[in-house]
This record gives sequence, structure tokens and C-alpha cells, in this order.
Amino acid sequence: MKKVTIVDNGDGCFLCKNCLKEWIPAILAHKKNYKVKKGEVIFREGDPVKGVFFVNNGVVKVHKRWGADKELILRFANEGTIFGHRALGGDGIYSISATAVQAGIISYVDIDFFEATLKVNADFAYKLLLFMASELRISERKMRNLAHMPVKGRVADALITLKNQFGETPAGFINIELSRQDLASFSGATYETVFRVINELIHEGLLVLSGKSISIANYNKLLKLTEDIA
Amino acid sequence: MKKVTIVDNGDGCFLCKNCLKEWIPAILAHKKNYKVKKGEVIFREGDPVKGVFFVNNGVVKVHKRWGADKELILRFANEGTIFGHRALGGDGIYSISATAVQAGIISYVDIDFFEATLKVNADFAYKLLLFMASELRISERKMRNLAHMPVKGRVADALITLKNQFGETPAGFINIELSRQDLASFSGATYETVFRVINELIHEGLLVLSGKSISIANYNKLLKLTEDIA
DNA sequence: CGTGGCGTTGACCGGGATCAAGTAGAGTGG
DNA sequence: CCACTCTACTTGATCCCGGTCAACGCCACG
Repeated sequence: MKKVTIVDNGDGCFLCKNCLKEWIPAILAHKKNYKVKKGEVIFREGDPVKGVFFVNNGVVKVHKRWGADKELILRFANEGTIFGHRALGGDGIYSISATAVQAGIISYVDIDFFEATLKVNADFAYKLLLFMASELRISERKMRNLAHMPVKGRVADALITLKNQFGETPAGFINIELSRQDLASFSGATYETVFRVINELIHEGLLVLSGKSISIANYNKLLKLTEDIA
Repeated sequence: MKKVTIVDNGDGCFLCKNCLKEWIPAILAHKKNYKVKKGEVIFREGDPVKGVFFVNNGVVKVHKRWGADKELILRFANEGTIFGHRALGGDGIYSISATAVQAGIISYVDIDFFEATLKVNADFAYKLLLFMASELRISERKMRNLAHMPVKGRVADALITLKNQFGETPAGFINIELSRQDLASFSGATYETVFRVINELIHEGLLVLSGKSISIANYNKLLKLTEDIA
């Protein structure tokens, strides 16, 4: 995290939009806010762990590298979502990277304070626990998909996930601006393949494009591609 | 879980061999022990969630199906390890299956009691939290590997993982009896491919076989296959 | 003795990665 | 306003890893 601008616009909801309002006061006193630009790296695999982050505003991708020029995007964190918490109890080194894909404001809480809060506050720990259990279920599904589901299904799954997480614009387009490269990394496939697959999906009438924006034209058929009855 | 034998041999360590001894008394009072046979299904994807399990003894595979005849083994739980905890906060349906791969004794704690314990006991919740953070890191690494690492590397990684988790016999063989099919499912590849890859590794002098038992003959070279410098 | 499960091996082939090359837009400087 | 560069998008050609299918050997077991 280099040359970030410190801002202090106070509020915003953490961890999960609705469930943790009661703990914000404790955390508020100990957090710092940073403004991040699009594409800005927040932390990188191999960096020493300093704290835990929350997205106040904007979108952050959590990703993991392979070799020099391959990555897998594990998830996107948007407004109200924690990230960097996987570092808890680890070896003090981030095992993943976090990069802003849309400009925004992120909050930072140092790891010691965060751990202390968790140890003292069973309800808070419990909520985080549930969140992590849910992340684990998502991870396991994604692992299974990467192992067995063809690319077409994975792209469909990625689009559905994005729609669910970010919603749609009034015009019906998935409400996130994502480079094709990022969509590919999120699907676990190459740029070119994802491109071709999206074209297929358009020709089959499941998707509609407008510039870079993607709209799901036939949700049910798209969903069917993610099922395992092949 | 059908026609299991209830036994009561009392002790054994949970969650993590060394860290949770102090909480055992509370859980002991509310757990039941079951004897499981090799190959016995403990619960299945789609089953309603009733509780959380611990392995007292034996080995359990946690796996997820794809279609009729494909699966991915997510992890193995051995002595002292919790499983089924991902169901916490979910929709009340197991998203994965658990099957004994070696006969043993498992403990069962019903979900309500387990949740109540977590909510009341911050330290306990914290320990479980750390465990889940570690599982998340492992999952993410595995996802990345499934997306980008060739099968040979994944098999190498699987063997190293097994060695670390189960140790070696005095003769230097990985101390778990695993069908080739399970090894394949754990590596995220097919039976035949894994077979060929293991042959390669033997010819290259990295592995030695004795019946079904596998011994790692050159750990460093094996490890090198799991690195991303390709 | 059959029979069924697992191990073993070869032949085939297709999905998707890789490579290469062309196009279009967005900023930049003259 | 135009040339120039750079990055992202688009598309075709090729290749190969690894999945699929099929066949056979082997041993355990009813």
C-alpha cells in the first residue's frame, strides 16, 4: 500500500451489510480509511500481514498468482465486505493479493486490535465464523467446478455470481465494470477462450452486450449450464 | 447415517490435537460416539444438517460430487479433526459428503449445542475461526492449482499433503491406505491419468511403490513440481 | 469356476491453451 | 487535427494435455 490518501468519512457497514452494525463502534475507533484508485494494489502475496480490511466503497478483487502472468480471482469484495481476514492465525504473510478494480474507500484495522476484539467478543467471532463457513462453502463449490465443469459452465457461473453480488442497472446490465481479463481470471480460463464462450452465449441468446456491459437475457438457460447433469 | 453402532470410549482430542483440550469437557457431555466402517457414508450432499462431527480415530474424506460419477475430494479428516462445520450458518443442507476411508470412531455433537457453545465461548470460537482461516487458505491454494497447475504437479502436491498429514511408516511409506481412485479424486484428475503420472514419477526416481503404498524417494524434486516457476 | 472389482495399458480425440496477427479506441504530443 | 503508441479487444490456426473409451490381466470371493 503506497502513497494512499487518508480520508475520514466515518461510517459505512462492515463484514456484512446487515449483521454487524452493533460492532462498528468498537472498530470505528481503531480503523483508518484509505482512498484507493482503480487498479491500485492494496497488498500482495508475500507481503507481511499488518491488518484486516473492509470495503467502505468500491470493489476489490482478491486474487492469487501462478507464475508470472497467470492469476485466479478468488472473489470480489464490495461495499461492506471484509477482506484480508484469511491471514488470521497464519504465518504472518499474505497468501493472496488484493487489488482495487473500482476506485473507492477501504478501511484498515490493525491485526492485533482485530484479534483482541475477536477473543473478547464471542458474538462478533461467531458472526465472522458464519461468514467464513459460507466462504468455505463457496470455495469448495468453485474447486469442484474448476476440476470438473467445462469453461462454458464456469463463465455462466461467474456471470450469475456477479449478477447476484452486484445486481443490475435499470437497463438490466450487470452492475460492475470488469475487464475481460478479470472475467477470465474469475472464471479460471484464458482471455481468448472466455471471449469465444461469451460470443457463443450471445449467439445462443443467453447474453446481450452493450459495450463492455453484459446483460443476462436468459437466466434459466444460463443457470442450466452450471448444473452437473451435463 | 444408518445402522451405526453406538460406542462410548470417552476421550480423544478434537478440532486440533493440541489446542482445544480445555473445551473437551463441555463437548464430551453432549457428544455421541459412533463406530464407522471403511467406506461408510457419514452424511451426503443434500442431507439435512443435524450436527458437527469429530474424528476420534480413523480417516474420513470430505468430498463433493459432480454428475453421477465424478467427485473431488476436498480434504481428509484424521484423528482430532472436526468436519461438517462448514454447515454452520448455511441453509441447513450439507453441501458436501463425508465418507470413512478407514474404519474408526467418530463423535457427533448436535448443531444447536455446538452453536450455543460457540456463542458463549469466545476463545473456542476464536480457535475454530483460526482453523477455518487456515482451511480457507488451503482451499484457495487448491483452487489456484486446479486452475493453473498441470496434473503432475497436482499429484505431487497431493502426495506431499498426504505425507504431511499422515506421516510415514518406519519403512518410509506414506501412512495412509488410499485407493487410486481416491488419490485421483484428491488430485482433481482421472484415475488413468494419475496412474500414468505416478509411473512417470517412479521412472524419474521421485517415488517408490510397494503394493499400494507409496514412498517419496526425492522430496525436493517432488516439491519442485508444485512450484509455479514452471 | 465364473464374476466383479480394481489395476494396467494402449488408442483416440477434443476442449481449451497457446501463438500470432490484425483492429479499434484512448490518450499524448507535435 | 493528425500521427503515434499503447492497451484492450477480436479472430484464426495450431498443438497438446489429459479425459474418454476399450480391452485385458489379475486376484479375491461367493
